[in-house]
Amino acid sequence: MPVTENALSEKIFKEKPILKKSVLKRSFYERDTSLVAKDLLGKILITVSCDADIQIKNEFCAGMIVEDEAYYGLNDPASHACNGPTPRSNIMFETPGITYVYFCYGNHWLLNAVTEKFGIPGAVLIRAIEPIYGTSIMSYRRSTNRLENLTNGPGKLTQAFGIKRDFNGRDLTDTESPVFIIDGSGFKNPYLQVSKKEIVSRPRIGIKNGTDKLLRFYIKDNKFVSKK
DNA sequence: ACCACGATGAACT
DNA sequence: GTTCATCGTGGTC
Repeated sequence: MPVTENALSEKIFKEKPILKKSVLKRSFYERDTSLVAKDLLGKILITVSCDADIQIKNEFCAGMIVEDEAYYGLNDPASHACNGPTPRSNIMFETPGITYVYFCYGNHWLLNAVTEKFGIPGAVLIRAIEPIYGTSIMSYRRSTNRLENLTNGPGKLTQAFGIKRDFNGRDLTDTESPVFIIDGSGFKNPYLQVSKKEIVSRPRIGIKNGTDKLLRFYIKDNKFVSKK
């Protein structure tokens, strides 16, 4: 199934009222982190580039979230908040619905959505996305034309979507934000309707501790999931 | 001040 | 399957 750079895309960018109606509200994020993680599958992430360089200013990228992981606080040994707040993990205790973007392995920026009530740490790591719009920009940023290789990993998708340090602490519930998430159902995109999301739950990956619980979620059989 | 390591990805064999 | 580049963070001294 080819990517749908189609009428949906035009609506996303030109019909601001629809955008504002479709954007996920703060109450969506102010819940148990695993519930938020499961409900984020099938939702649409949108970024607006603010790259200082080159010709990709004010360009949109959009894609469907197909894989993510839940991270909690004190009782979660894999969480950055497991020892309480630090300069880095402070933001996990903050207002739900904002981003937590951090630098990993010396190369990569990873995108999280902050969850739970203010003061309770929690975040959902966005691990994989299925591109919907902006693939030429994604290809440019990723230095590859292979569609399946653009956004099938947490570090890959941030590179493709232009998410870096300055995307930390941004409001995902604001359509004027450089990054926000909408419920795509309002766009009546047949392609998205086809993906009746069957959610698979597995242990989180890439961590040593905290693999006992099933906190990784992905859409069954979606080819953009980072690893089966 | 020091240092081990990581919510990864790419390039290998 | 393997190795390794890369550097911010946080724990320890």
